[in-house]
Amino acid sequence: MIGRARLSERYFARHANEVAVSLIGVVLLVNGVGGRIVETESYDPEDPASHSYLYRRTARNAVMFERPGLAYVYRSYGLHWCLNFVCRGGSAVLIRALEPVEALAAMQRRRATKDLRKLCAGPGRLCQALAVDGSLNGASLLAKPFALYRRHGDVEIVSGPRIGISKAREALRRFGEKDSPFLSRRFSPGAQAVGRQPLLRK
DNA sequence: CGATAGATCGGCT
DNA sequence: GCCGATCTATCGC
Repeated sequence: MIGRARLSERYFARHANEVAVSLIGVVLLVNGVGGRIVETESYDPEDPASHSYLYRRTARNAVMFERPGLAYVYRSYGLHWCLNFVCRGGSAVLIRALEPVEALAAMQRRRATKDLRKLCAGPGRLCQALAVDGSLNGASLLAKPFALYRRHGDVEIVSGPRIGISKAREALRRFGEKDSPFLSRRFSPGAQAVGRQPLLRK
């Protein structure tokens, strides 16, 4: 089925910008259900769009300041759940879309659609498909019910502005697999190839 | 304490 | 394109 090499604790002990890029192509499973990560976004304490902006701690974001390798799950717009991977120094990666790979039937049932393109295309949708909710907030990504497998093979990665935010719109901190049909939204035709420019744009 | 905005989504116009 | 669902944090009175 899938490449067997698991991610290590050290993997997450880097800044979210770096982790967000390297996660593209990684397989994420929750209780054996999931697929390849094709879209991510990065956030950190110096970023006005981040829940951890200025290191301000609340009941909701406390997990962001605990340690790398934890799941930060929060409720969005009162209805949907969003899954983040906590990285170094209060930074985190929002998991925005998966290419469905494992246990398709379970995801189709939970999402009430058979359309593979709509199963995990968006942070709220993928949480519904993988049954991620607030009970997993603070859980380790290196233990059950999570499983993360390194990517195998090449992936062409592009970057662009993040989706659905009003602050720091110009930062190119959304990353994805170029032309994947499983993205929450396509990248613009001229999207910047990752690796040809500095990642950090404040 | 009330109002409002927000890392969203699905249904409708 | 707009709207409503309705949780969390913040800001204003």
